[in-house]
Amino acid sequence: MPKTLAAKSDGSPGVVYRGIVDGLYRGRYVPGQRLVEADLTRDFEVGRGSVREALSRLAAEGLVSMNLHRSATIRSLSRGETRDLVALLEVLNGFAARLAAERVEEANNRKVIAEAYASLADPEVQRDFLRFARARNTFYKTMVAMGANHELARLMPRTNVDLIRVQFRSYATVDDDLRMEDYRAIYEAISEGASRKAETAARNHIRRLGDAIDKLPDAAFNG
Amino acid sequence: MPKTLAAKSDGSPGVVYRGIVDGLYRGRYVPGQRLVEADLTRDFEVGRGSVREALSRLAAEGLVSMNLHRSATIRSLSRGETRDLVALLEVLNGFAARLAAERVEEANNRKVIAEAYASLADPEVQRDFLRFARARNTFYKTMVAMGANHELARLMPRTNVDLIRVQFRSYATVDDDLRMEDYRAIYEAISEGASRKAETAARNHIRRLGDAIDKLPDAAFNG
DNA sequence: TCACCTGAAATCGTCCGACAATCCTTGGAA
DNA sequence: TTCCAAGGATTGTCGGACGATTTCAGGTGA
Repeated sequence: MPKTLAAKSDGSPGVVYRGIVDGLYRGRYVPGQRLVEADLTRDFEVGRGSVREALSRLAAEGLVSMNLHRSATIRSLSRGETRDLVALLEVLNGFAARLAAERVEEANNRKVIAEAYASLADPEVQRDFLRFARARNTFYKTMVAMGANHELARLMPRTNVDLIRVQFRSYATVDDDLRMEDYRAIYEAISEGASRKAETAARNHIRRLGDAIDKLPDAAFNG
Repeated sequence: MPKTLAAKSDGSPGVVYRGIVDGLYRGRYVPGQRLVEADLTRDFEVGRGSVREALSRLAAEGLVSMNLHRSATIRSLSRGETRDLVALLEVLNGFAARLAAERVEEANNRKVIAEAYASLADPEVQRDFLRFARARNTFYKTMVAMGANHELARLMPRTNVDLIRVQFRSYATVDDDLRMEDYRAIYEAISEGASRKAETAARNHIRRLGDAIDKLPDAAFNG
């Protein structure tokens, strides 16, 4: 990498990008927090240009909002935005689950999704927020990858799933058992190759999540 | 703006961004073409940083692809990518049409969509590729805006609709009359507030578009 | 002639420093 | 207390610089 050694794979902007997303999950950054370019430059030891690029990438994905001439801030969802997002995710996840089910026979898809589900269902994993978040990400990512729709795969990270997960993490949004039940239904439908069933299972899960979020107090939202 | 006057509204990167998208529609840039940063810096008379930011924004939306240490190029869709994209658009547009129909009674939505459709249906407009493209964009944008789902509105521009429209413009993808028939069906369903009907109409339209594209010769694609 | 190697050109990734534009806070004046 | 102006903080943009990487044209040897 330029400037006498730097990042591992993605370059300096990637370091900042991943650092911020990771910091979000770890609670170092919280919704609403300001992200001053100069501070990030110091913290990550990269040029301001790289910080800037990382921020605009994050802004493109909706994770931070950049207001003209004002610091970027970690975005925090209002009730309405959350509802919108959940409605959209219902459609997209349903689509992804359907595609995955249609292609479960190809390659070693069945095995891969089984593994992803297994780690998600591991009680050991479920006890640790961070590990569980990772496992869930892997599960969804696997599902999308199985569908083999590159445009969907390109678009999915540009939704604000991460924000939902972080913003409401302190609330027990959905009863754990019920949630695992949902995942099981999705997984089994995919594994059976039942595309229609997989789609409804995925949609139901998201809808249930939305219902739970609707019941949260105003304090969980911004505006 | 900094540096003694510059752009109108969005700043220098915005100028480059819009310049390239516009150039795409005008045929100045064609799929596969290389976009050298130094050239753009000269053409648009902005700093390389701004060019860079515009390019990465375009890359995030999938309009250009940035290869490491090689010039960015206008992306051109392969057959598979096009199929993926169409399948995704079918879902998203169906969703958008459904939302729009559900909210046709609010504010002056009915009037707005009627106007957008009127300009789309104007034979005068249909004769000019550029004007028609603009009218169609307005129609879709209006539909999405009516739906009032901000997350969908945020995500839609990040699909590659523009690429499809540009890449296959020289082919009469769908018979004009048939195409207008589709738009009419979508518009009427929305206007009636028939959400289910609007969704299927929109999905059918996109599916028909996909079928037509499937029949195009390999020369229309890349790879 | 052709495969292979080498070196220069082209281009990108990144950093740095600078300065205007704008926002925000603070302190004083009415 | 309310209003306003000065100054600090922060962003938006530019230009220059240099290493890293890819690409391509020649040159060399079989």
